[in-house]
Amino acid sequence: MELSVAASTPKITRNPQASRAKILDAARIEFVTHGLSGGRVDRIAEQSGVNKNLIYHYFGSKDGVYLAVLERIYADLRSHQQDQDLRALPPVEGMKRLVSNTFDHFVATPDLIRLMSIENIHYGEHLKSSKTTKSLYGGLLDTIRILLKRGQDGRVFRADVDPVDLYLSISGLAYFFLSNQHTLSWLLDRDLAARRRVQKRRQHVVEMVLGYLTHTSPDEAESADPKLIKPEVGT
Amino acid sequence: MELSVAASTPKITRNPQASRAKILDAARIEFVTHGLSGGRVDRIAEQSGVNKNLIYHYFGSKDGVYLAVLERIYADLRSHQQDQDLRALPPVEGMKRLVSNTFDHFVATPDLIRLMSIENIHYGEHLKSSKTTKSLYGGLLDTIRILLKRGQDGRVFRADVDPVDLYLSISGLAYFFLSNQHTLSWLLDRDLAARRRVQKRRQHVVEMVLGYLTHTSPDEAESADPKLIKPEVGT
Amino acid sequence: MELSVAASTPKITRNPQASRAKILDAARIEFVTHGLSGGRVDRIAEQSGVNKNLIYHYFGSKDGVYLAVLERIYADLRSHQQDQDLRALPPVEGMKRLVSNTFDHFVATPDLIRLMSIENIHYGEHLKSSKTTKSLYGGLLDTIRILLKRGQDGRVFRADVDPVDLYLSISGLAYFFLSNQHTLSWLLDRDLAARRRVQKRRQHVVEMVLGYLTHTSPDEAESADPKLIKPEVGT
Amino acid sequence: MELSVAASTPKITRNPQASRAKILDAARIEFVTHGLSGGRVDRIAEQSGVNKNLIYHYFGSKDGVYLAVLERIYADLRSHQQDQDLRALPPVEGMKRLVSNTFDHFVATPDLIRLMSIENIHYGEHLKSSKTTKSLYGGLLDTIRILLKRGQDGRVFRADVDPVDLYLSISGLAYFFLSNQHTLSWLLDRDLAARRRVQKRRQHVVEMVLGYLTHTSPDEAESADPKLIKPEVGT
DNA sequence: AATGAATGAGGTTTCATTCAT
DNA sequence: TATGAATGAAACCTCATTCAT
Repeated sequence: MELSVAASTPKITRNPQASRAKILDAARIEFVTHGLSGGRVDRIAEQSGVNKNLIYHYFGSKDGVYLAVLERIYADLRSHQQDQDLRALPPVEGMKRLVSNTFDHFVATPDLIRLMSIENIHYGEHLKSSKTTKSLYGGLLDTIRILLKRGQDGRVFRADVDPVDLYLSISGLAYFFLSNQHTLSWLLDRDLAARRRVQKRRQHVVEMVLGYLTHTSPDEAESADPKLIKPEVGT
Repeated sequence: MELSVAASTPKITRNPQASRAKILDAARIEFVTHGLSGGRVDRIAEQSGVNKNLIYHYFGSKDGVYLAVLERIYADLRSHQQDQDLRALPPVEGMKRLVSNTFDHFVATPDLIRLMSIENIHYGEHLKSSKTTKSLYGGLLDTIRILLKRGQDGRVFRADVDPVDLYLSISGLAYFFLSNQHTLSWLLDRDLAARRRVQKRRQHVVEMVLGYLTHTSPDEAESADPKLIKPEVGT
Repeated sequence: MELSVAASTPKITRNPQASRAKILDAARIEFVTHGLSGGRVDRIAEQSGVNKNLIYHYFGSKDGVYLAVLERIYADLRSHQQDQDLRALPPVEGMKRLVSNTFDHFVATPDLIRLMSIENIHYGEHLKSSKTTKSLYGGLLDTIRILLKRGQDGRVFRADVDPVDLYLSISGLAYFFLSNQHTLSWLLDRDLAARRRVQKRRQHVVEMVLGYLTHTSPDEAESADPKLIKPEVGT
Repeated sequence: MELSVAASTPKITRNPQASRAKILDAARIEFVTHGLSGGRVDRIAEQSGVNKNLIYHYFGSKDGVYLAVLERIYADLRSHQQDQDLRALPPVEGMKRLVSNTFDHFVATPDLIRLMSIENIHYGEHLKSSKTTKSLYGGLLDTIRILLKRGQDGRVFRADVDPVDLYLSISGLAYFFLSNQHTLSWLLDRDLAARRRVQKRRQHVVEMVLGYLTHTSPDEAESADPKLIKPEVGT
């Protein structure tokens, strides 16, 4: 049938762009599901419907495919944090948005969480060889610094905030309960993936970060014992 | 030590306890370094100096060795959290200790962080098959609840704290910067493993958690917009 | 044939049909010689000249290869029994042919005997999982029934013959001295494989089966003691 | 408990005879169930409850245990055939008994059938190395010859009967449907192990053998067509 | 007589990758 | 660009056997 033109090459897509995309989609699922060491080139070929050799043609090696998957998911993350847009917002609002965006993107993209974990299991060595990813993070700390500065100038944020620590906390509060949900759900006897619990946690995280930022820092306060964090409230 | 006379045959131990231990030590290093899928039984045999078959004799399978490693590291974690001892402390002090202990144990035991990540990459399915681990977590939330209650009764802790969320935050704040240090160090251009930074982060985490706990909750405060966490500062 | 120009690389076939066939041929020899448990995939690979992995590629597992071998040898057996063609013959002639064909095929195909034994040592579980073999036996009992009926109608065959028992006897008489020839030759001090003896046995088997069929059954005869089978014929 | 005398050697049988017997019993089950190649020394040790090393102490090797099992089952067979006792019986009665005894012993001892098959799969090479078994078969053919002779002298048995062929037929008719019952039951859609069917087959086998023996041989009869075996008896 | 600990060779199977077209 | 066939190295695991007591 349908062989009028050329019967030579049957059922071939002949669309390099599409083939690449199909490979990447299948590879993402594969690596996300099984990890890097556990991921199988055979399954990627089977699931993507392309010939196994094409994978090598386009990506050179299993690690090559993995890196391509990794680069794409990091690019997606950064594009969703949209931190450039936040710089102009009122500092509290901007910071809230940064926290929520990060949290929401983590929740919406379980693949990202898993790939980040997987990459760190492998000491981040693939990411370090990426030529595209690092630059994506250039502006992030700047955004945080700008928001912090404006909030501190307006006396709504405490003074002694380290932007790196702040970012690690924003991410960590959202990351951990997702990355480790399988062990934690079992050990704590809670379904951490339940929608209601996720919503509650979202609020908790925002409160914690914003609470921290808007809290008088212990150093500023006239606390006798700087190690004892006292409730300054309601005074 | 006890080799004074003749160190003739150093190979065969003929001591099952010692052999098991050597296997477990080597296995821990192997799985921590390479993950579960990437870990090699051959290397465990080689590194532990025992015959490969002995590994199967004692642990049945690669997964069996892995589970044994996992169970031990979780047991160590719980024993270091010593949460039973904390229940009697003044609530702020007890909570501080819980945070520090968790943080310090994470920092001191990089293997734990990695094994937790690895196990979650595998959907926690090995841990779920463990007969010993879950019970270890029995008292943890109770300890948190007890400390919280006493702190709330004494009006030093805010009212609306969910113990699960609190535990997730305590752990997440310490976990993420360690578990993802390889990618983060590179992306943020900071050596997150540097001793000084770790010390700073320790303080940051304690502040954040205690600050949250001792902060007036937005519900209690007469905030007009409960979603907007306002600066109580400067009063 | 097509090697006129250059027989440069004789190793790689790049012909799946041929590779499969080479594997099956080697596997048949291997399993026939060593049994299923004793058969070695390594030897099959070596003898067939293909890469070991190709065996798994085509047949999935050692058991898979074994089943393929088994299915083929059963198909050959049935095709040689040609029982459909026998239905039209005069009943005595047809039955004689069925016996001889079975006997001759057993003698000509020692592999068949051994594989049947091997499969029964394994409780026939592989054959039961075959989707192709059972149907082959559909018509066999019918052929026997048809020949029996016509012989009985023509009063040349006795009346009370069970077709299953008849088939078991036809096969058993030919099977046992072949399947157990090694122990029997030694215990009885006879070379059961000797050509002359096989010819004699062939005649014996035909005589026994046809004698049984053409004999007046004890029930029909007015034997005083039905347990004592006497030649009461000719009355 | 019970340690008054010597607490040194716990739960040891200290009964070589009993240990040997336990090993042999377990080994018989093991080899019968899994074949020789499929049989596992570990399982024999486990099932017999003796230390694995004792097996090697008593029998030297896996093959050694197997041979011991084989020798015993052959000895049992010969003792049940009791052919010495049959020589004095009336020839028809004696022959009938030989057939029935053989059939009944095969039916009652499935292990025997399986071990015979297994040994032949291995070309009977273990049996050939047995120093005890061959002599057991010394008298068997003699018994058959004696009965035959007396039957022929009394004109109740046909003249041209080969004792070896007769024995092969007696055994083969009983052996095949048992040895191959798993494949045959499935292929023929009959439960060959059903009690009723076995009883029917017993009668069939006796009839077939005795019918053959008491039948006028084709050579003796003045049959027009020597190929057509007709009941010309009683003339 | 009997044991528990340990071994080495080899078994089946897997997997990333390359060849030839 | 794309393919089906084929490979070699190494993975996990098994098993008969021996060591030291």
